[in-house]
Amino acid sequence: MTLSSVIKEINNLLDLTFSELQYPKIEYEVTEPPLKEFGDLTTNIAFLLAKKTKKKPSFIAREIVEKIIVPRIEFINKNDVSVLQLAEAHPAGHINFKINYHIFSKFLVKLIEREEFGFLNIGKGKTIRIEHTSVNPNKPLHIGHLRNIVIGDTLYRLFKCTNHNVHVLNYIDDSGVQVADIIVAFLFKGFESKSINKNLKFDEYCGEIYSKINDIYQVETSLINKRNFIIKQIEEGNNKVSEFTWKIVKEVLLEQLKTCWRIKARYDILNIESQIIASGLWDKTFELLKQKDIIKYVTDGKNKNCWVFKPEREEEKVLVRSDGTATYVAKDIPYALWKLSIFNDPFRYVFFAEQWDGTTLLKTEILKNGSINQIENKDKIENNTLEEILIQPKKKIDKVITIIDSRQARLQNILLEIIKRLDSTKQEYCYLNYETVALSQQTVKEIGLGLQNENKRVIHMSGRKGIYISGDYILDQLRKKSAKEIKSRNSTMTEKDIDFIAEKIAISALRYSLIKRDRDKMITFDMQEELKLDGDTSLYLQYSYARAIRILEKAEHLTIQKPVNLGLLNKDIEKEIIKEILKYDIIIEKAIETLSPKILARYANELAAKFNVFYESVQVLQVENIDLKLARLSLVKSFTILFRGIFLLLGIEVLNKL
RNA sequence: GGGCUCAUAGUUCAGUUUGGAUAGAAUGGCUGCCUGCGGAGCAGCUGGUCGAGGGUUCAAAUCCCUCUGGGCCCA
Repeated sequence: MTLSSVIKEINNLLDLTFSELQYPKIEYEVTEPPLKEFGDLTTNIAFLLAKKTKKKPSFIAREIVEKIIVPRIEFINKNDVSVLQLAEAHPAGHINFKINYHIFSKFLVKLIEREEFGFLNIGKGKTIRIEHTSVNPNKPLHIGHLRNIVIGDTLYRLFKCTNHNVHVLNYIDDSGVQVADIIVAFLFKGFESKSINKNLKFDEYCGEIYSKINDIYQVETSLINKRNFIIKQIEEGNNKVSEFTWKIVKEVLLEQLKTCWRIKARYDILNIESQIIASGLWDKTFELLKQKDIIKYVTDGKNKNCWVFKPEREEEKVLVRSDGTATYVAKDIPYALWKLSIFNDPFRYVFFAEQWDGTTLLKTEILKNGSINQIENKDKIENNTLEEILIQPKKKIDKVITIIDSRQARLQNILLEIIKRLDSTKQEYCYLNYETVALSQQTVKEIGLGLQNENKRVIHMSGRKGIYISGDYILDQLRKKSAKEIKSRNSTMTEKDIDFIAEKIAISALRYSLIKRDRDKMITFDMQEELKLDGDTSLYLQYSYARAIRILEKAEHLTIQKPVNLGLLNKDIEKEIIKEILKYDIIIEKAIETLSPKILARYANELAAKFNVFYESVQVLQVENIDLKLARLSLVKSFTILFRGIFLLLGIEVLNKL
């Protein structure tokens, strides 16, 4: 029982309006009013009916309150007690409700008894595939990549906790231009294929080479031919170049994954591009596209001898060039169809790495003739959530979400059109765009990324030009800053403890800062701003939590048992917290429905702010009345229980002390 | 030239999907509050013609149109 059940109760009452007062049936809302003076909940039903019937909203509101709601509440109160205490028609036309907190607060008891916040069965076991990260394995992850990861991983967590079966995918483009670039550098320009500087991670080292080789291309244009040769070798496979490339890719990938794991992201499957190419999925896809008449062969004009697709609102797009090679857009189609599980699965899944949470990361490998789809090295694989899907290759996938930055929105829409025409089932395939992360002029100067155009306020990152700020660098800076602060506050804490806590603060701060913003808005990353750990940050949440935990610790001798009289919590701020806590299911539902994890971050901040008001203005441990003390302790406890759940969803680390 | 997207307080942003009551935070500036449950906090003041103009509506930051200015994609 939560706030949503109260809303349902109001809905039941209001629905009587249509039958008893002869109004047309409409969709209305029951929400929280903008100001607390207006009560706990409000509805817009009178406005909407006014529009239909040309009566005044105030008249309808009064009518509904007097004829429908008040008699019912009074009736219920005669026999039992209603969770609704009062309904009022505001002259403007709003109908406002007041909750009976004596009843409502009892809902908290369940939260406390369970010791964890409720498992919401929104997904009902539906299977969802989320692809995120998908960074070219030739450079370190920068802050823009981390935005992608944090959005994807938080969504994963949201789906996971609401009874969805989730597969997290990471697409590894091991046969594209970017990887080929560094292979050219190793094979033809004499760069060492390992980092000489021990402090330089291999992905960072490759990032430097990637930028250098791109400078070399400018003066040595013949190198482009060598790159094309490399790409061809990788696509063909089973040769020295492809073997060498995989060795490099694997090493870079493992370093990149260390950064992902550092911020507590996890994956289920690595989808390797060269294997998708070799799997023959493209040929099948090509046939299907021809068969369903989705693509057309052009016999004259500028696209002569090409296979093209005509999007609804755009010029036709080449999918297969006149030389028979597939374009970038075309290459993505077989992968999309694999995600939807349209074809028989051509892969088996082999162990790639063990992850921080004890789960196994698998990678695709092509099935050899006659072998069946299976997981290799099963004994190594613990906690595997994928087994079921892998031995049932045609299992239905209900939803596929790809997290991708908005520069690719155009291509995505073309792909989406193609997929919609290919797949007639009701599966959902969607792209989730987010705006890029750019660097502030100030930060570019500080990091010493070279002289930039002074007129530009923001500078876009570019791996090719060597202009980026790595995720690890930011985390390290955050950790240093936090460690310093902790030290100044705790003279007795050991270096080891300080470092442990500082790392957790750093991870949480970065995740929160990336997730709380709207996906549609570009982030101008500024290092100095990022290092500020006051105000609307994860630390504020962690700090509030630590305060609550301290209270509970000091009251440990008092076990919260038996019937606690939560009705004693009658201060305004106490009621507000109860309502805020019991709203959590509405928030999670909305976050999932709109694929907006930021809603959760905003909620957490709101709740923490309320707790801090409570903390400053209401005594808990000093209270003489034992019943009141227990009631308040219960409130504090339910706050901590809910917050642990929210922390888990947001990937914020739980710290009892900081 | 075509398309997508953003514009709200000095600054960074919520609120726009689904129109509703006095447009909210944070930060900055100014001012209070620690022998009390952790001051990385709390309270107060300051600060906004919601980019501009028009339209729809009883009601527009929110919906529609035009324009301006940033960012991106394509040509």
